Amino acid sequence: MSLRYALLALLTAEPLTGYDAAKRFGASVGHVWHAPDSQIYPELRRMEREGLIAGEQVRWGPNSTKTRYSITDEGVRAFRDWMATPLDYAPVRDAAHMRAAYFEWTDPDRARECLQRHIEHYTEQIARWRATREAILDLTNDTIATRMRKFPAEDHERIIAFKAFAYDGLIGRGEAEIAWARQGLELLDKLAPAEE
Amino acid sequence: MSLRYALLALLTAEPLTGYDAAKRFGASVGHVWHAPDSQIYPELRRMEREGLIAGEQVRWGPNSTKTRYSITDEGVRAFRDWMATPLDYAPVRDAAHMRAAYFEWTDPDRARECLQRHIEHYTEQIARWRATREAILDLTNDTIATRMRKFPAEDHERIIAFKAFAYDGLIGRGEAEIAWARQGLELLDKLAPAEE
DNA sequence: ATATCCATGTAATGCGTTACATGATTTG
DNA sequence: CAAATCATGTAACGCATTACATGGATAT
Repeated sequence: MSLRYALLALLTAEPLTGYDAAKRFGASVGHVWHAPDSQIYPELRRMEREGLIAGEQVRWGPNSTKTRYSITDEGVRAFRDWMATPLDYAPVRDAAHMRAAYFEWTDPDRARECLQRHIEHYTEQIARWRATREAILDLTNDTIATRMRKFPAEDHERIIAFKAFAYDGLIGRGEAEIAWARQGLELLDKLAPAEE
Repeated sequence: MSLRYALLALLTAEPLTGYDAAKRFGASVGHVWHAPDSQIYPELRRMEREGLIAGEQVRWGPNSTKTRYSITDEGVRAFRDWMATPLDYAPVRDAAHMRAAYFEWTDPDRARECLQRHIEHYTEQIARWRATREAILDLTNDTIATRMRKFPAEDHERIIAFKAFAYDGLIGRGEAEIAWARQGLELLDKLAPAEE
């Protein structure tokens, strides 16, 4: 259900075609709510059917058109309603921690490898999150730049601060994951010192 | 697919009926990989069909039986194989951070409430994780106590250390979430000081 | 002209959630 | 004997993943 609200969030900045939405997604709200293109197109059509967004055909080349979706008043209302509704938390499903709990079932080197990959994974993610965070703060991110044009100057600070805050959370969590994995590497060294 | 390995992990400690597995689940591996009972029963049957576990009928009361599942050698092999396979990381899907990124679409009090609930949620989770962690360390947790009986004494330290380590990760992450939410509350105060 | 975007999907499958459903056994 | 627990599900639905599929437009 959240994909829908992620798309509404995106469309509060500007009207987009399915293709643009799918592309923008990856560089903005997709960082917190991933979805593949093949999920985005049908969801947009469903949202149109339900009146949350309106599609209009716009020319694309000489013989073709594409559909541009704009959020409707009803869509804005739905989005605000969702924003005001308490979240329910998805139950934990975390393969990395599950595996760590059973490291006795593999050899220490595999366990180390697993933790090293964990560190790499989050290091990469953090780099991406930091880059996006910076692009938001200096307005080189397209989505946020367009959004700013639509909202009065006195709102800009808050809008940007909230986006940066969200990325701070992702980064902080990523750092916690890395710290944990390092602790795990130490534990493995303590339990079975690397042989030479 | 991980539910399967979560169940195998559980059954490496001892044979269990579906009912017991479902109950044990919540107090152990379910902390890292949640699943409702209605998913566990059919998965156990599938795993039996595929030879990873073996079900035997055991008497239950005068007129009835129940099925007790034990892990097979093939099941142990499958579990070890999984343990040695690199994980792939599930894409982020995080409604709380998504919402925080769009706090300008609700009023500050709703935003505060959202963050406060975030703090409460993780505070509760952390309490649960800490309690389980303690129960593992002092062997009052049933699953771990039984597991210990099955493994030689020299393995006990590692086995327990890995379980505690996994919970440390959950706790650390939870603490990061709480720290983030507190930062958010401060941000909201800074942007729109509480009126009196 | 050819490669690369841009545009838009479908189909199959699997995983997960929710709600419902039932009966036997043990415990107090 | 009533309540709680043990035991085992089914059915419907929706969300997500993966792979496949196609054709027009634009840039070099």
